[in-house]
Amino acid sequence: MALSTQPYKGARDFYPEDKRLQKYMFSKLRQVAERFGYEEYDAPILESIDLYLAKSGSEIVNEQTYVFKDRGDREVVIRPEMTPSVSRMVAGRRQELGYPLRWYSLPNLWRYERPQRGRLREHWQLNVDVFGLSGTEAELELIQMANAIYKSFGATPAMYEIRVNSRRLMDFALQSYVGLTEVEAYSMAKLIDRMHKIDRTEFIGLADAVLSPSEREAGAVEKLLNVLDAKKLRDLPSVLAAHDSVVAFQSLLEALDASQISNVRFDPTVMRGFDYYTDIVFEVVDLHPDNNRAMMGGGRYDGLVGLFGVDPVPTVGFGLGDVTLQNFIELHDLLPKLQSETDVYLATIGDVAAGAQLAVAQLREMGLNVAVGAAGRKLADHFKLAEKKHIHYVVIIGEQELADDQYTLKNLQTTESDKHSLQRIVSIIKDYRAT
RNA sequence: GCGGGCGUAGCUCAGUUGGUUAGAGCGCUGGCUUGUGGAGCCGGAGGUCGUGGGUUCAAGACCCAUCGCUCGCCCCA
Repeated sequence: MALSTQPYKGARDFYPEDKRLQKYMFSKLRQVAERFGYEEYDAPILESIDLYLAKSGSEIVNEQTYVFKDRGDREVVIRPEMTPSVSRMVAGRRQELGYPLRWYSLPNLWRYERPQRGRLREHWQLNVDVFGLSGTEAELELIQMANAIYKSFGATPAMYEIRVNSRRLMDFALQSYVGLTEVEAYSMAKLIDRMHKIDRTEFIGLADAVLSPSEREAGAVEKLLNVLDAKKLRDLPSVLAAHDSVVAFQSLLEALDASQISNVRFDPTVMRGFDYYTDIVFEVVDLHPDNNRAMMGGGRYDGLVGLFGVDPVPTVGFGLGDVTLQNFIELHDLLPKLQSETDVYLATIGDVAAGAQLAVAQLREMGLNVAVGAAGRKLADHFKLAEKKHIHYVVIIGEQELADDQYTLKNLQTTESDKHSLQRIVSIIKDYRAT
């Protein structure tokens, strides 16, 4: 049996054309994050298992993470998310970092589960956090950034929607208004999280099953639906509308509106899976019918840094995965033609290898990326190969060029070719690069 | 972990109620064409039909198992 050429299940090989797309996406993500004043950091891909056990219950560690023992018998996890690592880093220098702290990272993450559309075992994620801001200016900034990211890929507001909710408001709604116990509220939150996947009668049946008989009699289901059907904060029952979380929430929505972000809305069914969120949560949903899903999500988690035994730091963060982003870009036809990193493909004619060396070296010294074609090929073959590699220009060097010190530059797209000095060639190509 | 769908050339796929030596398009490659390609024409390479077993005179096709891919469920980072 021959060795398999397939990559490990749920992981991807990045052939140059794939890597080019990834580099394109990552450079946009970095560009936007840095435009908002965020600094890039990184952390190891391996972490001690304790980091995850402390945070969010053991289920995630046991079932959906890569866990193994190292040679020193330590239990090690391949990071399934970045939030615990960045919280650890911030806690480690709690005193000396200047707040607000604006950090981003592009970690690769692993989860052990069956791959499916939009969810692989290895993926990359833009992870953005702002530490040290307790007001909603933090949420505002991150939602603005998320919006700027999709815009930077050429998306229009009709292609996606930003949905915002408050965990704190929902906890109050479920416990004080609907009348659930804390345990019931937890189950109900999980149920609400998958509400859009099931139909309404099924949801009502499942919701009903969470309730005790007395709660049922007290009309808990109707109250629940009153909350979940609200399209605006002011649609909420008046007891809830008066809750103190609503004031800040309302001002956040108004600020977003003032930022000309039109496709944002309050959605009481947005819960997010993680337990560590403490107030505002948000996600960006792809509105394309073939990919109707959350593409990124985040929210406020004020309690995590404090788990490391230092004073807590209020934090808002989000994660944006590369797989769903790529689906989004492709599905909405936002993918640009990506050129090679190589500026020039060099074609030699005749036995000029020795003489061409100097010219190539000069082109490189002047800043061009030059790939040298194999000697002895026909020009036509050089052209085809360069085009296949998405290289825009071919420089031809033969006896004539060397004699005149004027070199033929061919633009593969326009098919034009002319003779120029090396300096001129460099400036033409640099102009092209800049476009 | 659970369920559905699909595995035939590098890719996309065809292959009749089971019947001789398994096909097409694209791609790759050689030539027409040794200083300007993309078209056209003529050639060529490339397949243990995912793997193993079974039924049959005969299996790419039918049955079982297994592996892989994929879509969904669970879970959601």
